[in-house]
Amino acid sequence: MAVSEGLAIGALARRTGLAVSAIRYYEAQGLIAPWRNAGGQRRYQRADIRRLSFVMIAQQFGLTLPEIREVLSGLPGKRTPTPQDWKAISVRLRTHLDQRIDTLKRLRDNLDGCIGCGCLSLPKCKLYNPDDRAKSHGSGPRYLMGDAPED
Amino acid sequence: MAVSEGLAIGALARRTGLAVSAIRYYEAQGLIAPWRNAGGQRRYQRADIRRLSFVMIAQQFGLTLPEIREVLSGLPGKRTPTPQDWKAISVRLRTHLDQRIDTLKRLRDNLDGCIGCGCLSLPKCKLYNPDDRAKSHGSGPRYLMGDAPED
DNA sequence: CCTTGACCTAAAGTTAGGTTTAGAAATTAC
DNA sequence: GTAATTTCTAAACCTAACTTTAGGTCAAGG
Repeated sequence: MAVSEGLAIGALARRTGLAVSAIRYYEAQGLIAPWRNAGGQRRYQRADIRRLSFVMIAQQFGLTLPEIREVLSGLPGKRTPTPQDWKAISVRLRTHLDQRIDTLKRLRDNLDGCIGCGCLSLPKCKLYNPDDRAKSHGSGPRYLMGDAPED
Repeated sequence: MAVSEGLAIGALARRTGLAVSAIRYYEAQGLIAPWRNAGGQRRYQRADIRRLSFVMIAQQFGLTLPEIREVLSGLPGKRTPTPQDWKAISVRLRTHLDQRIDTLKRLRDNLDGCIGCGCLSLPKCKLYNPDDRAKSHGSGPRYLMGDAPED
């Protein structure tokens, strides 16, 4: 097997620790774009190991796959990404992470404020601030606190 | 309508901002336990407004429903929870939150270390530490980094 | 009394992020 | 040259956290 033929999906899976099915799924989500060999099988560049590694790291940071795709769009399309390229998107990732940490800290501060006041069900409690409501995990609409009457 | 008859599910929904279907779902998950009136309809205590509010707040903090049920088990079963009771479980919630913040901070530090070194795909990179891999959102096994060869 | 709105249950649908399965074709190993 | 691996596609299945739907019952107002 010649060096320049690229990696088969199984090899990429072994190199990244991902399941083969996950790699195919990521392709369907637009996170990675292999080419096909004569027999129709997927072939990957060595740089794709790094790419998928980045995906895994970004997931730990809580980014969704669409968000990761967005961040990855900062990479050069044609040429193999350089360390500089990776550094640039790592910085973008750090921005996401910083925001997440700030949000959680703000929630913590609000909680601290509420521990003493026992206002848990009052609309005025900062914990009900819709801005803080993470459109977190799970689907479907999450209803926000309406204008509840007294109590 | 007499004061002591309790709240109907629609009233509770309006007071909390939750959907009626969500409240029923929480009951199925053991997060709240209404009684039934003569006609078989659910009736809630006023303290349940606070209880559901707590559920919503805990969700913002990233707790799963089973985790929230666990935290809520710290509340007295029979008597109406006092501000002290709420304070106690708020402290438990804060512990969860602190852990999450610490984990994210640790990830951020690792990222900072990696931005410079460009090691993104190296097994030695701290970002691959399995301990840091949040068993995050989404189901099914997440394969961890195996012992990948060089590169 | 009767209509309208709120409520009931059970089951199916939804989204994210994948995995599993089934049957067929390509590769690799011997 | 054949057997054993891999890979292929498409579709179904999985979990969490809900919503929607369907068909029927309860409660409140006039």
